[in-house]
Amino acid sequence: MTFDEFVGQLEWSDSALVGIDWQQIRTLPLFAEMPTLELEQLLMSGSVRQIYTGQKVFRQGQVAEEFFLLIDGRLKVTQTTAEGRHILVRVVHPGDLFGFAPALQRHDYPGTSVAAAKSLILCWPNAVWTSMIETNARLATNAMKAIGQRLQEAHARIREISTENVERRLAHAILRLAEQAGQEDGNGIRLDLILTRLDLAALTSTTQHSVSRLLSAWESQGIVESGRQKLRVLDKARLQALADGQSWDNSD
Amino acid sequence: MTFDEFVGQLEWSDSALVGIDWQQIRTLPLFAEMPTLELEQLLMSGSVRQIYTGQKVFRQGQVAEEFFLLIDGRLKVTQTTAEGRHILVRVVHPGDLFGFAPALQRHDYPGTSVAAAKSLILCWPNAVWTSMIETNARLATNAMKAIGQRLQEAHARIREISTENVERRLAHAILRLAEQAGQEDGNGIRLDLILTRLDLAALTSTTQHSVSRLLSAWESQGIVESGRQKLRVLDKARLQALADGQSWDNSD
DNA sequence: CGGGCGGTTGATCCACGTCAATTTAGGTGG
DNA sequence: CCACCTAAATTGACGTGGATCAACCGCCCG
Repeated sequence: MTFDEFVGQLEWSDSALVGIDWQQIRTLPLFAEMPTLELEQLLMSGSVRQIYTGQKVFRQGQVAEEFFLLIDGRLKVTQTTAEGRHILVRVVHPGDLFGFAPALQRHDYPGTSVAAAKSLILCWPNAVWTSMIETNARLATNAMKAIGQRLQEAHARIREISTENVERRLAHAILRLAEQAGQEDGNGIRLDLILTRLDLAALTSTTQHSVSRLLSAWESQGIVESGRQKLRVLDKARLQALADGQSWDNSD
Repeated sequence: MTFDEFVGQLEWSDSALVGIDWQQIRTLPLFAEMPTLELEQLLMSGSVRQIYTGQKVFRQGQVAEEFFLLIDGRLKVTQTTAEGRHILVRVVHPGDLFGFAPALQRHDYPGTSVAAAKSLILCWPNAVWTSMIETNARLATNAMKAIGQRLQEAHARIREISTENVERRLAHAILRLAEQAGQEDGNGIRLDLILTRLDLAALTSTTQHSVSRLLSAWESQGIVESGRQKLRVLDKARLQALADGQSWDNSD
């Protein structure tokens, strides 16, 4: 069976797969410069799964038997400490690998992943990781770049938590989300994922209360528009100024 | 020229190289399961450099033309923010790769690396990275594991900064250093590297003042012994208890 | 022996976390 | 379609951990 036959077959055999843009997947940075044949075999060897908002893909501590690629939608990866405090490790965007414990030499998942929007994922058994890395140098370097990218993001976050106050951190976090998961629609940028105040707090190392207070203040200044589990950036420039540390007064 | 001839030659041509345990380098996790011939070629293609305490290997922002392997000694990697605040990104231990900007798709070094002990490093031009990764699958996976390891450490740090108070964080940091760079010598564990209060502060996201106060308090309780740029753990169990959050009173 | 960096220690202050009470928005089932 | 229920969000009052400011000490090195 060729890849195209495979795709053709999928489309009528499983409604969840209708609308998957396989061409776009093939152009992901992760798969850059990978021989078409190998890539198609790889994609065919994975299975597609649909995840509804709020549904979990894997849980913290669970034995890791698969790794994943987010095709469409949005996921949150969270961790809970022994004392019961939460942190939001990262937001997963389309095209991102996630839950790749084997690369980290772990046998369990270090966090829990929950869909923050209706999502479509591709899953492979762990064994595929090893073989695919070893048989395909391109993919190995691409995967390494992806992890390297995340390492840099983690360092950036450490830098922010260590040196910036809550307002700046929150502004930074929201700007980043707007960049990565924002949908421009005439009236500002809508964040295309479900995020509670608690999530934002867990992302910026603060409390839901501080987040709430700041968002309220910003809303009254017309910088953002925030409702229950939703958020819209109205004045990106002002937000950027806050992120840069210019906590100006409202006399323009 | 064979590897052994190469090593033999080095030993009389450069006094800095005397005493390098090449056998030990060959058994590094990074080089695990790598064909001997390729590994020897790789080692031969790098150059050895000796770094004195306080000396810098590279500076933040400098164009990255080489990547490095720490053979012996200890390095600190620091970052300075635009506002002039410092963070200590990590401590480099023997066997660690560092300054590998190419893997992160950067053309400059994101931080500055300074020797915190007399150190010996191996350097390669960046081009070697690409070729060595692509021709040697083993090395690629090993390197990825190493980076994955660091990603997990970064996440652990984020978790600590976000959820633990200064005392616990500092206890954790010192315990980790004792584990990685500690030298047991009859009377506690001596940390084999130069670390100022400011360094410890930059490592735990606090101020030199808080670090100083805590160390003073701990010293009076016989948990540590701290002097100018040096540190010794006397009571690891107590320190561990502090790290675990048991802030007991001194009635034993 | 003097200058400077690293360290200590006290006094003060405030950004934020904590605690507590209330409101609001969805979702759900009758 | 409304009434109810629960989770999310808001808002105020309060307390405090730890940052900041300031003064001083003392070990090293030149």
